Amino acid sequence: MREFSVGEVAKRAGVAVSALHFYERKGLIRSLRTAGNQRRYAADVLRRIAVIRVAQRVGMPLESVRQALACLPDQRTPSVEDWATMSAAWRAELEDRIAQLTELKDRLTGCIGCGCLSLKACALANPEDRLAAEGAGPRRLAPG
Amino acid sequence: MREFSVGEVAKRAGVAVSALHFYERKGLIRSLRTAGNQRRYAADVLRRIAVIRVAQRVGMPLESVRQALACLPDQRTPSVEDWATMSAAWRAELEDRIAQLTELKDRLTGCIGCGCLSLKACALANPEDRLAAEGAGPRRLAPG
DNA sequence: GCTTGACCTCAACATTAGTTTAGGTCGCAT
DNA sequence: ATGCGACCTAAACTAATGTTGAGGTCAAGC
Repeated sequence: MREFSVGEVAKRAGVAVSALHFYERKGLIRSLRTAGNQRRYAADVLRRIAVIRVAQRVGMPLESVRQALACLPDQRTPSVEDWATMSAAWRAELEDRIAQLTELKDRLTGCIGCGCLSLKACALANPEDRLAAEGAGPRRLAPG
Repeated sequence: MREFSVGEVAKRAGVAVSALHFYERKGLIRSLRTAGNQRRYAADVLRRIAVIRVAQRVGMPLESVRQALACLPDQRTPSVEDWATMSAAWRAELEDRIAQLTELKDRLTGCIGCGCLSLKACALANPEDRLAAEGAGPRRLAPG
């Protein structure tokens, strides 16, 4: 089974070399080193990066991805079942996110009808749901 | 019609005073000043903030929100129709975003079936859609 | 065996979305 | 009129997600 250099992985996965370095620093991917200290990746790194990219599109923070990927076997190359398990979890996450957005849309549609967006009456502005108590720091699309 | 102080607005809208200062610096909201240089807000600021909060939940960057809000009348308090127009635009944005996520989920579900996530075959890893060419910088849930 | 492109590390910078802190002012109630 | 909480500005800090640059090494082709 071949090993890939950073450049090859970057090209195949469509990410910058600097991003690969970054992911490695953050513990999302691993590499072996040649005698000359250059990175060599096993083939499974491509799948890991695919997962990372999907997660990004869904708005998940890298730390969550790291934790998810940490569940995959570290020594042996992950099997089809390993990936399927992870994928199922992602699908659940996606469905949850879609449900949230849909609810939001429905509320907004209702608001158009009533012409509100008033803080007192409008459910949109006062969502009693899980998002009410977000932590400090930059608020991005909430992780779960 | 009453005017509100920062503290009042912060409390009613559920955001920090520092966030109001920040939004003002970024041109998302405006304020008048008292003789003693303290901020006073018209009632419509609450709606503007509601819009901002909705946008955040949808993962839109503040700059987009600023542009959207810039379309609202600056002098007169926005009418019901003004808000309705904006709301309709947001709903479209939401629907678009939901469609993207749904497509993603469907692809992922397909991937579970085939056990792939392979870079060559899997549509998930090689989305030929608009998201392919994202700019540099931190990649969050893409703004449209 | 030398040159050139790919690679290495470490540090600094960029961007978004704010919060925190420092040092000072306003205004309301007593 | 004084004291305390709410307010002001400006600048620095945080956090996530990388990119860019400097200064130096590796390896492969000519």
